[in-house]
Amino acid sequence: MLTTEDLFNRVGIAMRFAKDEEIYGEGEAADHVYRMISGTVRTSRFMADGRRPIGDFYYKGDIFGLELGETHEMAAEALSDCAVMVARREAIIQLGGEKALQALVLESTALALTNAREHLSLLVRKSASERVASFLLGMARRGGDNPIELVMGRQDIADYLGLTIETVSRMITQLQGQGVVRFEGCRRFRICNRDALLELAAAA
Amino acid sequence: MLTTEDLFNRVGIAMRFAKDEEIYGEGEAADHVYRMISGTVRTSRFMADGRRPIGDFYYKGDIFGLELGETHEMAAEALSDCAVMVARREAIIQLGGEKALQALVLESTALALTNAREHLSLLVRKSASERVASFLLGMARRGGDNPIELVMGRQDIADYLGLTIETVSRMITQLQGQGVVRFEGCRRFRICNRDALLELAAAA
DNA sequence: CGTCCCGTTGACGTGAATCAAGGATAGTGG
DNA sequence: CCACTATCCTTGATTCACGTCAACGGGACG
Repeated sequence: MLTTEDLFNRVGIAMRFAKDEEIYGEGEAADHVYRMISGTVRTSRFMADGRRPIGDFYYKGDIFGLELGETHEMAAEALSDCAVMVARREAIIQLGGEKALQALVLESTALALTNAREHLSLLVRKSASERVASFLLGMARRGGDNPIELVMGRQDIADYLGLTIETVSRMITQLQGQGVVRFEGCRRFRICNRDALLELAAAA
Repeated sequence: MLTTEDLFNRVGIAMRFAKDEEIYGEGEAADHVYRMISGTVRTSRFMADGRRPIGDFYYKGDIFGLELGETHEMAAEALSDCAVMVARREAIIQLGGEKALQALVLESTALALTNAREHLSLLVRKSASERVASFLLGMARRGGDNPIELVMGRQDIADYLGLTIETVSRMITQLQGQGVVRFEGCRRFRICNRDALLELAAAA
C-alpha cells in the first residue's frame, strides 16, 4: 500500500504560493487535494457581518482541501510563502483506486475532527487568558523548541480564539508580566515556565 | 452492500437504558458501537474545574461510540429512557469485513465532523441570544413540527452553548417577550415566528 | 524622513457571569 | 389526595471580563 506521501509524489505536482495568496476560494469546485510541504496555510470564511471564522491552520505534512461535498466550504490562503503538492482526485483514483482515495478521505476527515474538537474545547474553555495560553502551547507543540515563531498575525489568532486583537494583545502582555513567556518582537516567543503555562491552559 | 441499519440488525443486540443511566464511561475500552433506536443520548466529559464540555446529542438513527482510538474520549449517558442497538466491532468485521467497519467509521466520523463544525460556528457566533436562537432552531429541525419537546435540561443546554443556565433562561424569556417562541412548561415550546427566529440566529 | 501597517495601551461601556432569592414542578411518603 | 421535599427553572442585583473606541508606538519600506 502506498503511503499518502508516495501518492502525492507520484501523481501530484509541486506548487508554490506567495504569502497572502489565495489557494482556492470559498464555493469553488473541490477537485484537487493538497499536501503541505513547507509554510503555513489558513482556511477561513467571510461572513456577512464581518466575523471571520477560521477553520484551521495547516502545517508541513498536513492534507487539506479534501471536502466531503463537491465544493470548498472555506477559502484557503497562504499565511507565509509555502510549497504544496497538488493532486487531482481523479489522478489519485487512477493510481491507487477508490480505496486509496477513501483512505485519504478518512485520514483527512479524522484529522479535521481531531482539530475541530481541540478547537471546540478551546472556545468552551471560557477565559481569554486560558485560550491564549492554550493557543501558545499548541504552537509550541508544533513549532518544536524555543524560540517559537508565530506565523499568523494577531487578527488571525483573535479570529481563531473568538476574541478581539486587543484582548489577545493584553493577554500576551499579561502572560509576559507573569514571567511565563517572553516575546522577542511580536511574532517570536520563548516559553519561560512551561508548568505555569500548562497550569494556565488548564485541562486538555 | 449492507446498510448500516442491516448491519446492526444482524449482529447487534437491542438494549434499553433508563434516563440518567450511563452507557459507557470516559476512558473505557471502545469495543462496542451503538445505534440509536429511540430516545436521546448525550456525550460529555467531566473536567477538573467542574466545567463539562458536551460532545454531542444523539437521536434516532445516529451512530455513536465509535472512536478513532482505543478508548472512549467522552462518557455517554441516556438523557431519556432509550433503546439502542449494540454491536461489537469484531462482529461487524466478521459479518461485513474490514470494509464495512471502515465505511461505518467514515460515516460516523463525517457526521461528527459536520456536527463539530456546526457547534463551532455556534460558539464563535458570539451573542448569547444568537446561540440560544440557533439551538432552538436546531431542535426544531430534528424534532419535527410544533410543538417541540426539549429532552435536555437547562444545564445541558448551557454547557452545550458555553453559557450559564441563568443566561439561557433569560434569553428564552427574552425570545418569548419578542413573541418569537412560546414555551408551554419549560421543556416544550412552539415557534411562533420562524422568520424572526432565523433572523436572530443569523448566518449558517 | 515620512507613511503605512500592525501591535500595544488606556479609558470606558456592556453583556454575560456570579451571587442570591424566589417560584414551579415532579417525585415521595403519609 | 395532599403535604413535603428535592430539583429545576426563573428573576433580580451586582460584579467583572471582554469588547469598543481612541490614541500612541514601532518596525518595514519607499
